Amino acid sequence: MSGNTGESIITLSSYPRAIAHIDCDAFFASCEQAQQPYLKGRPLVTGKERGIISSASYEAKACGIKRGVRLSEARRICPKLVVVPSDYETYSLYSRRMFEIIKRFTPAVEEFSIDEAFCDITGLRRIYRSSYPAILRMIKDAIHRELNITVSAGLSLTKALAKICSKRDKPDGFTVLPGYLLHEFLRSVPLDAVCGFGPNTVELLSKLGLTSALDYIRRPLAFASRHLGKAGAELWRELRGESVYPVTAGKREKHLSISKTKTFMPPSGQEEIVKAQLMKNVESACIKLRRHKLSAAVLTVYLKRADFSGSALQAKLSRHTSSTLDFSPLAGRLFASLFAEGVSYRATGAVLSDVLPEGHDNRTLFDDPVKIKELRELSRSIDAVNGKHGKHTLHLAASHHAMNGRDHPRNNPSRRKKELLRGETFRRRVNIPLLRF
DNA sequence: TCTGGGGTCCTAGGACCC
DNA sequence: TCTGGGGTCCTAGGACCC
Repeated sequence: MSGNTGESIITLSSYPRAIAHIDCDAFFASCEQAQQPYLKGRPLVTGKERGIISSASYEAKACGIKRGVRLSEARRICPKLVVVPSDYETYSLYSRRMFEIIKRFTPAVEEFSIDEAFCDITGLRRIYRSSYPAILRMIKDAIHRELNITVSAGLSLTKALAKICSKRDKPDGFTVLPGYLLHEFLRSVPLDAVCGFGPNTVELLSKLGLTSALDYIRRPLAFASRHLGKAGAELWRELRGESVYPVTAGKREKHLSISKTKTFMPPSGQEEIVKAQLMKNVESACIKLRRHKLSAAVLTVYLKRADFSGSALQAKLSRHTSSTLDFSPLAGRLFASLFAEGVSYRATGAVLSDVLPEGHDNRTLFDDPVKIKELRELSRSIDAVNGKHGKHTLHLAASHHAMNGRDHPRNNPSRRKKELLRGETFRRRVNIPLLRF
């Protein structure tokens, strides 16, 4: 830890550290199998609602099914596949319980993602009268015993090394890398097994003649910084056993941005269709914002062309808000500048950033507080109706074409005209029964 | 890798200011 | 209207992660 007052000569990080990485095996699928034991041992995937696999059990992986694969494709490969919809509430519950178990052993637990944790167990040997590997083994066993899911654990001097270790042997793995074996170990670690080296970096390093993580740390630090910048230099030190990434206790709950993206098939060059897709994403992002009790001031919209290239535009509101009606006119203007005639698009996206907790909306003198309040209440009512009758029951007229193909404006010119006249307002899509008391 | 969706962080370049 | 150098802020885009 840096940030000392300058009086201490030795900083904490100059001691060798014992850092563990705990990574759940096929997390979503494992939660399902833990809850319904008859599913154990069977090929199972989650993601039924999207049609794309978000997690595959090891039995499914054995058939060659991976995350991101289309469901139809997976069913073809493995006819006996069990397909379930994602149940994020259950997964979050398992996640929280796993972090609680780890925290019983040490408070220094970083909730890195829903199914991964780093923990710093330096200095705990005396308390547990055990070696570091033995302590980590206790944690791993406790998770298995109490949650009935397996994790893969890695233990080494730094986060980067611990992560390589946990990935090394999956599922149910347990890999310890002490400092004196560092060089021997890294010789067998290919570049793409290093977290932080993606496809582009691996390609670059390969061209420079490197093949293993050992090759990388054998080059001078200047080599790392020159080719890979700050991140490359930090990773270089981490891989040599010098801890530069601290384990920061706590959650990563804080949102910096909220986004919604959707690819549509077939790609389209029709302005109103693409715009409707975008507006739906804007609406969904605002709904998500309100669900997390947040507000935002910056909107970025982007369009992805059929050739996978993309372009984006960003704009800032004068105050923070979570109301769809504040963002939609802005989105419309950004879209108008971004959209090009004669170009075919395959996806749109909306990103809300500069995020603050709701209520921190710093309104300006020019905004009418009454109107702001009304807009907020309108959003709340709309969310309530949608919560009761289904998502997007009430939606922007501008996103209407994205909702349902059957009443496409092409098929109904008079409606189209009416909608255009009506502009960006909320309208009914289905008849909503009268609310009863 | 024939490319789905939700995120974070870093960097290069331009605008603008002394 | 060629001019130094430096700081800061913003933006667009790239790269990577799960």
